[in-house]
Amino acid sequence: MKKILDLITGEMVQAFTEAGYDASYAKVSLSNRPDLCEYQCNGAMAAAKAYKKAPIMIAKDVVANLEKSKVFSQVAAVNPGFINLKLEDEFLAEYLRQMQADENLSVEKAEHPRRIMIDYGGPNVAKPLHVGHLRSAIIGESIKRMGRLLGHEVIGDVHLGDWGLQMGLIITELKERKPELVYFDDSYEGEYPQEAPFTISELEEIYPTASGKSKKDEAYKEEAMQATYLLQHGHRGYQAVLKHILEVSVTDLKKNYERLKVSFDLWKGESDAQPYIPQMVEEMKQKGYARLDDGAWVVDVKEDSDTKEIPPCIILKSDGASLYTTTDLATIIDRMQHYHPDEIIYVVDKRQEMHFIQVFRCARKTGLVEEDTALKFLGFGTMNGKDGRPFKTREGGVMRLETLIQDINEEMFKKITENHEIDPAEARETAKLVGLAAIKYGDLSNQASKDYVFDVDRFTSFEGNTGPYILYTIVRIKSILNKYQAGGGKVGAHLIQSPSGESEKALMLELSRFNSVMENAFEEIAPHKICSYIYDLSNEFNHFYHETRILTEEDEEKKAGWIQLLALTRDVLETCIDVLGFEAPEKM
RNA sequence: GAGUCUGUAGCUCAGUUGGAUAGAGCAACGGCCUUCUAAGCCGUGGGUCGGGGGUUCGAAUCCCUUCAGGCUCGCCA
Repeated sequence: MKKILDLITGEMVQAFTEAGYDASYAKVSLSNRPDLCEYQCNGAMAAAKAYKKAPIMIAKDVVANLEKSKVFSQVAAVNPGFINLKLEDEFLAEYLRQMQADENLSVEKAEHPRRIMIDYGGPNVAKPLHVGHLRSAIIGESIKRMGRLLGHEVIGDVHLGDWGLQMGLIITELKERKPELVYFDDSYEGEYPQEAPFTISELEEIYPTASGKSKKDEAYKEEAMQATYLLQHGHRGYQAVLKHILEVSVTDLKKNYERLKVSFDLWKGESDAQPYIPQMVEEMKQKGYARLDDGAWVVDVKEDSDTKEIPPCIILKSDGASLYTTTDLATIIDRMQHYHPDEIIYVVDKRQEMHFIQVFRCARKTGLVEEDTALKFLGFGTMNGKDGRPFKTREGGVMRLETLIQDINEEMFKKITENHEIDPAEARETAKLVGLAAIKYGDLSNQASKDYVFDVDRFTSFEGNTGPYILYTIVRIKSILNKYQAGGGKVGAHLIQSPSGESEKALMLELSRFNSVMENAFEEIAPHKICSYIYDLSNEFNHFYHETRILTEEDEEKKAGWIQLLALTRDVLETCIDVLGFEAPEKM
């Protein structure tokens, strides 16, 4: 379905052209003076110079051509040259009727669907998820859902950190604790056990222990490095251990991501990229992209237009080992070979921007990706505590995601049971839904690239620009619709009517923006725009709700029309929160 | 030191890509429930848009400069 703004602009283009002005000046935008108008066009002022004419004259010429328009109920030329517009009620109502009939609620599927891979998550195996993983998961998931709503093929990849010294450390520690395991018997040639020799909680304890030891004990560290080397060079027993680590870890990670309603299509990791490295490096050397510098192999990626030094991209360390840059490049090869995406979006901490600039440039320069494959970096800011410093537990440690979610759920449960008589079991379920909305909305309502303050009290509040407030609005609507149906009314059997009041029209205007908001939010990879939209929409609804007695309305046709309007509002809100990655309960 | 991002009400944040009188929420104060969920709605107060200069009909938005803070600056990821 066409965007309402495009329909309006189309009307305006005609008026400009008929008056002898270029169509490019006919751009219409949402009014920033709702007291004066609903939409506005500032083109007359921009055109003034080109036509050497007073802007107000141009505006008047244009307005004269709009008198008979069926789109506008009011058109006014105002000094110095604004064109103020109000929409015809019936035009707006008809737009919403079409929107309601549209299976995608007016959002158009992309004409040329793209295959988009999103790299988000990035957890390390053998380590619990902590709050540092929250943003990537939440933002990435939302972008994935947005893309799909718009008809793109989106593939989410968790990109596990499952390579490097950490694996060697775990193996070393495990060997020290249970040297009798067959994995450490070099003469063993049989099948390795199916069952992992550790649980997730053991694993989570083993890693930090090993890491701590390696910092104090040089010999221990040496052994871990040796283990890493052996693992990476085909040691059967160690590879079997790695497999166990992965299985145990991934099972646990899936469980935790599930709690966040975050899911990945691919559970690939850094280790999956390793097979591509030798040939990749060889080719870069042979084709002359890579050069030896201080013993390391590097690829120059600086460009003339750079305002700063972009250091060369190191692909092999001076000891011959690969590093994360190498892995990220090889991952691109893997992705291109298996999926050939049109676009890869990396949802990563913004502090890694330089690294990805290097990787992207290197990938392009060496031909790992073609010209038409877009590589995008979406860097997000730090999640801070109320003190403005990175979010920590009260003791100053890293907070596990599980703990954070539990705390929020507990807080929600308290609030729900305080305010209403409710079955505790039901309250638990509701608390989970509302808690998740609190966390996600709290995060997503901020611009991704900025640092933000994670304030539990504020996020879990039902007042103001919060997830719970949005859910509350939805629940209110559902409640009315349920009552209407319980009274024998049918939702969906009638049509939305022309608005009969100001708050009703304001709600309708807000609804009509839906497709354009969704499209724009995805274009700019900006979930916060959806948040701010549903907040506005919720406000408009609550305003309308407060002024209008719906169920007691005696004019049945009017009532039925309102019910449709409510149903549409609910559908739009629920579609939006689904894109943001949470859902509303039936009651709260 | 170089680069980069940020700076908007007491606090937390928006600001439709240069438009009219800079907006929300929280906090403060006042009003609205015998009627669809008051977890709501309405209103009041609160601003040198970090400072200074410029570009133009018009700047929180673009350019220059300056101040403050964060982050990044080759073999960790």
